[in-house]
Amino acid sequence: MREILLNIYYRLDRHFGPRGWWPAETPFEVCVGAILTQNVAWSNVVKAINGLKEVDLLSTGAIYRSPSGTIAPIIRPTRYFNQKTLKLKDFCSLVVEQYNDDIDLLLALPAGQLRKKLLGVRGIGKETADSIILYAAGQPVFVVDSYTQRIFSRLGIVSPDEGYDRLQEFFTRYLPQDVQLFNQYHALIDGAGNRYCSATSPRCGECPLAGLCKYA
DNA sequence: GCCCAGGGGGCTC
DNA sequence: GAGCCCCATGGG
Repeated sequence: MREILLNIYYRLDRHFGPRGWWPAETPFEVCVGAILTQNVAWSNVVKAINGLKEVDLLSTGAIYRSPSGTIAPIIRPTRYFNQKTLKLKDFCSLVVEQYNDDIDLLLALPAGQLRKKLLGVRGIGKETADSIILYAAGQPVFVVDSYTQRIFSRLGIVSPDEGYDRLQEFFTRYLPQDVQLFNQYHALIDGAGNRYCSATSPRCGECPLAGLCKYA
């Protein structure tokens, strides 16, 4: 199975090249992006993050102190902006109140402890927590998303109704625990999911995995 | 005008 | 623990 998963990785890697994830200037910006990208296209997140930068609100302290009425209009392009405003403020509260406003202290926790802390924040679920651990903290956890589920079930490798935890265990069991590998693999899955393996109108003819895929 | 995109929480049973 | 609703913009 390890060879199969690495074969898929190499096919995608040759096709897409280095994806350079996560596109962010700081670990905190990764965290903000991970929350704002929930159920929305990344292009909308860019607008919101740029908007926060323009008014100098892209910091834990600033978001912590700013009223929701200031934040919400700026992140409006990311949809669910009222809920996401609360999510950002709750995350920043954790950093400010429990880690002396030093996000590096939080991100330095061992992955298991960090995950529990993050999952305790309203609005941070498994995928968002694992994205933060991998892309902001630089610790090797495999990030699962809906594309992972769709692509690998269409490949016939996992069951279509496999849950998050079981999918994560699967990749963790068979792949080397390597931050760079996990980083690029998730980014490649996203690329394939976005461009070729959509739910409603897949473009299997152009997909680099078509030769391996029962669905194609 | 219609469809849907890198989720998560809360509720019900 | 599965199923369902809520949230509520922008681009194709």
